[in-house]
Amino acid sequence: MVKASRESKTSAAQATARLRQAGLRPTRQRVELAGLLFQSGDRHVTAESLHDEVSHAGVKVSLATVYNTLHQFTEAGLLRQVIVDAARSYFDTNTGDHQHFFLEKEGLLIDIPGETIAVAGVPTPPAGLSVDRVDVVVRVRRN
Amino acid sequence: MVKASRESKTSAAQATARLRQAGLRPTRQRVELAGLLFQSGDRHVTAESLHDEVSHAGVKVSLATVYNTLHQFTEAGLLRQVIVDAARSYFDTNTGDHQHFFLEKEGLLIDIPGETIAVAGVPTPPAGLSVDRVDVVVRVRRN
DNA sequence: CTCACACATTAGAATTATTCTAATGTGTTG
DNA sequence: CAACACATTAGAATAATTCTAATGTGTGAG
Ligand SMILES: [Mn+2]
Ligand SMILES: [Mn+2]
Ligand SMILES: [Zn+2]
Ligand SMILES: [Zn+2]
Repeated sequence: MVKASRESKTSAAQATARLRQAGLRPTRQRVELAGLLFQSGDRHVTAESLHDEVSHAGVKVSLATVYNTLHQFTEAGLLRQVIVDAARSYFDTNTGDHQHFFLEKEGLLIDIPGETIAVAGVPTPPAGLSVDRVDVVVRVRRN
Repeated sequence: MVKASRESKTSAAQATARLRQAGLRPTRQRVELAGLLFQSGDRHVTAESLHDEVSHAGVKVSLATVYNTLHQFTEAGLLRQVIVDAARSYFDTNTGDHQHFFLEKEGLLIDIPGETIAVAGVPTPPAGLSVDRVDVVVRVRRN
């Protein structure tokens, strides 16, 4: 009891601190979403999956707010957007340098740690352009 | 005159041959679209850009047919879909192994030949999965 | 060469993810 | 405890894409 309550206080407190550091007001909705996103390890969510999750947890947050929040968190550097599917946008709690396996059929993203894959030979971009990032997506399928 | 007419005959004939080989009926619309797509070198198009192009060339093809055709060509292995933008699907006439620069702001894709970039250290996928392809996108921006 | 018919095209409606609008609510600061 | 800037929300709007169901056409059999 003591431990559980200390843990959930810590989670909300951590979320609140993280939001303040990012210059975002710790509203009920943002604290709830940040709690779900950053409590456990690295996660990959879509707006809908996160909305379902927060709803099933009994918390009332509109889908518009989930979209707003995901984009605000992304701008604040707390999340990163991953583009692997033409139909859905994924958001990743792991903002560090890393790559992904993507299982298209099931919409599943799996992290590949940043040091694992080496990309050599990236050419100098055409004049006037500079490299922003290099994304590697390993598309996989069930055997 | 002779040369021009021979060239355009050749282009239509080539398109027709290519379509037959792929098991697709060479309809007026498919021949026109194949002509635009495969006549010149490697190209990256969206459904809308191709529809605009074919329309401005004075040919009447519906947007639905452009979508149908792009997907049929892709299934037939004449095109390959490139996923780099959450908002639009790109189709690539270069179906060989190669990678891309992507200029998000302008929706511009630039080929990087297949031998240029080396990706090392791709881990074995989780059990039950096998690698379908490895995509590298070099996201660039204007200086 | 013609006809039948499987296949293709099309307009417009439908779908789906996402964004916008504009009204209402709330965290923060003094 | 205001005041107000910022946030949330329902529902409408948007935009890419797909679907529907009616019409057109390429082609192989005869
Ligand atoms: Mn998005
Ligand atoms: Mn869409
Ligand atoms: Zn990740
Ligand atoms: Zn290409």
